[in-house]
Amino acid sequence: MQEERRLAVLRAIVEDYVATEEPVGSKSLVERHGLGVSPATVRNDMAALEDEGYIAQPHTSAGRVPTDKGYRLFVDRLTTVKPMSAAERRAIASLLDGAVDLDDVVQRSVRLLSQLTRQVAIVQYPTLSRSTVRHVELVALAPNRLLVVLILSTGRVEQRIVELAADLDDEALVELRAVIGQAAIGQVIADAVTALGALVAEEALAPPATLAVIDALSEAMSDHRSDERIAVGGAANLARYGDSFDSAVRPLLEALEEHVVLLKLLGEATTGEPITVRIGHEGPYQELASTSVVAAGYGPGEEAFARLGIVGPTRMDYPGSMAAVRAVARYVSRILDEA
Amino acid sequence: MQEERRLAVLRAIVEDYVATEEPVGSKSLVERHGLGVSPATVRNDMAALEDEGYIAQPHTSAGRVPTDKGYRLFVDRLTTVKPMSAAERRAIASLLDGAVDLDDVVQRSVRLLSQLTRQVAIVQYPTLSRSTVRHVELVALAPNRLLVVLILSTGRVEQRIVELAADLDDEALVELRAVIGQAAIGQVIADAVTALGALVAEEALAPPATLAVIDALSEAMSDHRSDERIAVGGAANLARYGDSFDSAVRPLLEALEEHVVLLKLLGEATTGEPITVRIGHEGPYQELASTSVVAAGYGPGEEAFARLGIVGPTRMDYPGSMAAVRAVARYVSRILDEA
DNA sequence: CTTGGCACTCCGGCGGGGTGAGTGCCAAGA
DNA sequence: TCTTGGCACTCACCCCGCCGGAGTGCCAAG
Repeated sequence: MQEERRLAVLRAIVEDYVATEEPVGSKSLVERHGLGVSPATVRNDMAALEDEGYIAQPHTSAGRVPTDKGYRLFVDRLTTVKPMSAAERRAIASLLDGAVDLDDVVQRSVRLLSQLTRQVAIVQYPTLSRSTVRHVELVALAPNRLLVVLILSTGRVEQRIVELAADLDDEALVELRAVIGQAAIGQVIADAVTALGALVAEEALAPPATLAVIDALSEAMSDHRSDERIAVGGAANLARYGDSFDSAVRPLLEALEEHVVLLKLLGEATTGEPITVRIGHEGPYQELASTSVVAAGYGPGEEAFARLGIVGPTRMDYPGSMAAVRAVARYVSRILDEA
Repeated sequence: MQEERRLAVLRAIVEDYVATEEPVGSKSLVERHGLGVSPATVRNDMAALEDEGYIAQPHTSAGRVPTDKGYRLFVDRLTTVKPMSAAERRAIASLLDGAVDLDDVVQRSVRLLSQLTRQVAIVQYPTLSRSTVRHVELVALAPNRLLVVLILSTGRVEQRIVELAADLDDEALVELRAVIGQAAIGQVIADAVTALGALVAEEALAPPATLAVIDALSEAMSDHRSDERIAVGGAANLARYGDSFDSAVRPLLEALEEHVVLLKLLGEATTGEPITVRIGHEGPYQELASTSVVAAGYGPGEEAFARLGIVGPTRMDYPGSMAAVRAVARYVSRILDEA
């Protein structure tokens, strides 16, 4: 009974604080939200909530502000992720459907996410490791120079230029292409790498020229850079923070350059929880203690190949952000399904 | 005589202001720089400089600050772009030499530039329009599905997936590849597009399946998105601005999202001036009136295919920035030459 | 043309009183 | 036992006036 009202008070505090960015007091609370009790009652509840650590006051005789623990309770128990409106879904669909290739999908997703949430958006490129080799193309740029193009099931294309020790004639090129294709196409990345390695071991290939090609391919496949590729957008939204420049904007700006940090923030791709929220100090970086992350995995089928999400101040619109992240993750997954 | 000293005073003011970020007064000027005259003399010079519009005071009884016009004079007549130190050049060379492909070159250049200048760096991807077609590859993903890969002389690779109305057998595919290659390879983009158009007109190709392929190729070649691709880095340096958040950081953050704006800031690629400096209001956007741009063209050979540069507050280290921009532009050009 | 002297201006920091939002506590009412 | 109105209290914040200091412009002398 009282317990229930207390939660209502917490919710009201969170909502008001997010909206106004100012500590919220008992009086304005009862005015704004139609809780049918007096300020004094609310004050008692607030004292209790403060004892339990859900809210805090910046200084005596100021209103209350949610703590990280308070936000946590809010998202865990007081939030229902409301579905996007039909109009919003149409907008998402139409924007993403226009994409021409994987790069474009990722770019558009970032823009979309940052616009929907008015926060900084992060989208990880689909991970290489689980995708399969769709095609390998060898193009002779010169007799001793080869362009190696690797096409993956996710639509990603990697290319490398290889300098050969000796010239390679057309015939040899055709054969090389066939042998490599035989070994790699259709395989999961990891298997393809071992299969190519085996080719070299068997000496099924004429060594001098081809070793370099296999090397380049293997390197392209296991290139860690690819796993770590990330698109970031909406940094302009940082300008809206206004206050809390030092506590939030500065460290976040620095983090945005460090893609490794961003990847860690997004967390690991799991099929479990559909959506992850990390609030303030819960994250691994204490410089980012006043920011939160809302992220979700995406990928074709049921698997989560990669992650996307947003970063913002702990004082953010969690229900809205969660809805947006979930919606975009779903649509991107669908598009990857079709491709 | 006096004229000379006045310029020395202006230079000193610019240097001090850039270093301290504070209006500079006559006394501290003579202390810091060894001009052999008294503060009073300097004051007279400053009054003259102010009359001519090179410096201004934020309010009475404050020190002087350079105006845009003052900075302009400074870079035009008082600056010699000092060459980078040998160590710096080695660092640049070693960082850029490790690049594996065009994308990587651009990414590394951005990071390098932002680190060298501690400003926001911008690198435009080499423009499509002047490059030539090196190779066209058609890959059958399914009987009615084709992956079209376009490889350009700059090392850029564009790919499109094409859905065909009718199935295409291997033989037809080989022929199609040959015909297209014949028409396009070695041509400048623009010529290739018209040549492909001619193919369609001549009906030299079996229509139904192949029209879509030609379309996709033409589209990929004239894709404006490619011309507008840009890499941005060093946004974290914005955090150092500290003051002047509203006047400089906010609009710049917003501009960073608008790649079209950034392109316009970089200016057009010309072979003339090796390096361009645009100071404050000289630029096309009045929101960016308190920022300056230092840019240069780069590209293989003598031609400037694209541009790169940095954006920062008008109060920036112009000689240093110009040196860094010039050095990076040169090294990138050299690398593109080799590729 | 340069220089020292001098009066003037005005930003910025400091201290003090008033205001108001908000609180905690208490005693009375449901 | 919970709710409610009343009441005294506490600070953050704002406004104001006061100063010190840096910097200036002007002038007369060298």
